[in-house]
Amino acid sequence: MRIATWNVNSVRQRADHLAAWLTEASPDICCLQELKCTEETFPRLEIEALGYNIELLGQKTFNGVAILSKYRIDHVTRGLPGDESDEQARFIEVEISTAKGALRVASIYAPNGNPIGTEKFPYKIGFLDRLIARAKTHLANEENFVFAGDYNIIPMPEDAAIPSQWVNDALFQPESRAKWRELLSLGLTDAIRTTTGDTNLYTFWDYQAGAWQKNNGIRIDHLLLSPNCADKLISTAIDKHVRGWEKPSDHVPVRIDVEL
DNA sequence: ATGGCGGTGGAGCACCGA
Repeated sequence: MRIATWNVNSVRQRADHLAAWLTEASPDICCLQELKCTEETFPRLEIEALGYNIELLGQKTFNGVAILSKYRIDHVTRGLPGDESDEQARFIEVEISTAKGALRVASIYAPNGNPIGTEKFPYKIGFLDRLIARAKTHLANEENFVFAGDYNIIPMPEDAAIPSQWVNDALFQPESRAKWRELLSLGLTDAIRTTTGDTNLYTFWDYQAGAWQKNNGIRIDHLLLSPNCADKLISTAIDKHVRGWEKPSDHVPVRIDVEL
């Protein structure tokens, strides 16, 4: 089974890219972030025509997450539990049935958190705490799960081309990175890091200042695997070439193959 | 780099992202 995540930065602007990439990579499950649209304006027909079932949590203008699945979707959780006042569309989780049992997949768009010193940063940390709580629940239930998405965390200095550029940024704050380590300490596996020793692996390049041309990127889109899923991991890939397409998203797809 | 680009809403330019 192939599972992917991609922050598309407006699914309507990126509908053609999405269709082209789904056709070439053919993921069984694809998590999308930053839809920047509601259910009503989501390009549902084009994606359904490629053989996908779709569940999404939309929002006008900002955020928005979706999961596309070639498998039937048995159950959906919209919104990350733990804060009734959170109205931002940043989390959706589905349950599907595979030949080897049930699998949960979440599409996550963690808050950016900038600028530090505003309410945005504690919102980011609070969101990550709620994500940790959900992972704990799933682990206690011995669920197979994949938490995929834009975490807005640069885990380590080697995950940035120029780490010094990020020291005052929410993505690279010690508190943000500590939440990442907390997720790993629960027993989750960073799919990319566990399958390669390469360090110049990035998933985001800013639109500004020629970041793409200089390969000045950061790795912030991640797939975290439960222990039972990590045991079945076969391979991983970052589809970097998509960043070179005409009018691209600033993020590229990341994908894994698991024996499920 | 104090935000250089790109998307949204809505018809200016403010707000957001990372």
